[in-house]
Amino acid sequence: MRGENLTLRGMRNLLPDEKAKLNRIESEIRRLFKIYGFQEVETPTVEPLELFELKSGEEIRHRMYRFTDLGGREVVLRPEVTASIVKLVVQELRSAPLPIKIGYVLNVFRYDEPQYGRYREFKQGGFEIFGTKSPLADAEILEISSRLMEGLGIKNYYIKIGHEGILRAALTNFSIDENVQDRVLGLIDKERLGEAFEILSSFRKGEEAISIIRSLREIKSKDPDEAFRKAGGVLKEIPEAIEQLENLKEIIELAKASKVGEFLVDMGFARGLDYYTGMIFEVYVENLKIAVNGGGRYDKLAGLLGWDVPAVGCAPGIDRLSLAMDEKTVIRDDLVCMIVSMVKEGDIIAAKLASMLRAKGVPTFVDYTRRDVSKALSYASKRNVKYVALIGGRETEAGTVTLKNMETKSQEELRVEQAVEKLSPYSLQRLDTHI
RNA sequence: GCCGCUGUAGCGUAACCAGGCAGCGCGGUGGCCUGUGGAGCCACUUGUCCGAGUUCGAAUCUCGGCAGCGGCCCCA
Repeated sequence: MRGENLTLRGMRNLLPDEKAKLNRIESEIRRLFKIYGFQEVETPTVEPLELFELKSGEEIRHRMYRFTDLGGREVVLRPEVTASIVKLVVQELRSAPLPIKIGYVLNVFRYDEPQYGRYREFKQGGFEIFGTKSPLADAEILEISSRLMEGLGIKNYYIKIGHEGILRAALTNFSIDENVQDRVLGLIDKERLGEAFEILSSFRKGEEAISIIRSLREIKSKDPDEAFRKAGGVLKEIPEAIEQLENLKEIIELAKASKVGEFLVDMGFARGLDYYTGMIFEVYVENLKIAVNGGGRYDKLAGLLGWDVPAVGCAPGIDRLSLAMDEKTVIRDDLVCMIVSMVKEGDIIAAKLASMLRAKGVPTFVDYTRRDVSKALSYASKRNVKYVALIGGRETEAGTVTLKNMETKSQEELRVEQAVEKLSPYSLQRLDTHI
């Protein structure tokens, strides 16, 4: 048994540099939880199969990690988090004051073929707002998505936005029921228009529906006003669809007022999850062909689980944001001080100094090896240590330490208390107050 | 699920096309050099992804598997 096949396909070991970057993204998401009033929760990794059979969509359903547990239950590793969050809200938060704002940062599992930016286990953040149909909530989700990109230093992003309510209202107008809508919208999402239209054409008013869908699909614009003008023309005979169109227009106006970044309005846009009922969006970065964040409004999902409460939310992909992010924006958590005791008698001073520095919150590392000074310095250099405290025979007698600045290569002999004083500005607590 | 490219020490690579002793760099460990040579020197460390085939002989050619990367589909 050697190491080679012990990591499963699509799974990853996250090494220190990559993990630091992911942590940076997670803290940005958690910062937004606080700023926007979301409360973070955690749901089970393993869930009953039924939970995702409800409305997750065919695509996700057959890519689930699914098995029978020892108790004979059909279970899955969660392929997405929204259904679990809805279950949590419905089961546990019925008496909470509305709106309920819930956040999470959790791993999910999908048995896809691994490729660029796609793994079988990955991590999503999430923002979900329950209990309001107000377009202000939709706009807030877009605003958060925008602030997240900016907070991570990602500049060239745009938000592809559409509205399942418009498409559904149009289909409903031609007497096409909801199950068929799910299938047709799923096919449209996959660009399998032939199959979608074939299904529609078996309905009495199918040809009219196809013609409307065709026209809507052609409306794609970075100028929202233009998109609305065209869509208004296409849908003028269908008041219910116009109503949905107005909703999207209002959301975008509110989002613009909150300085949300560039939009690409796409009237034919549909998403693979069946539960969306209104505004839907995905966030893209120039030069990166995959979505880094996606979400939308799902007003009927909670109802299926027993509490009819509207909702809107989004799920940024932590790993994909990492791909879009500049390495330089990550602050490496380097060691501040390495203590090298060169003689046994120095160990007492080393232990004392280490303890005092750590009590101040200064990241400190004691070299246990009693190796050559030059080897110790070499190690310190590779670990990006800022200061090395050397304690040899001289220092032990004088009760001092030699503190060497690794960047400037200068050094000075200080009493232990002075050394602690000098390094205390590097305290982690202090750094936190600056962030 | 389908398609393409790739697989040589812990990592990065050479030799592969045109079959003939697997080499180099980095790292790691130990040692030497009187406490700062963040170095150097010496030694050690470790490999042709797995399996079959062709051949006197395979890292090299063929087939299959697995894996990595990427593409389709879909998404985060």
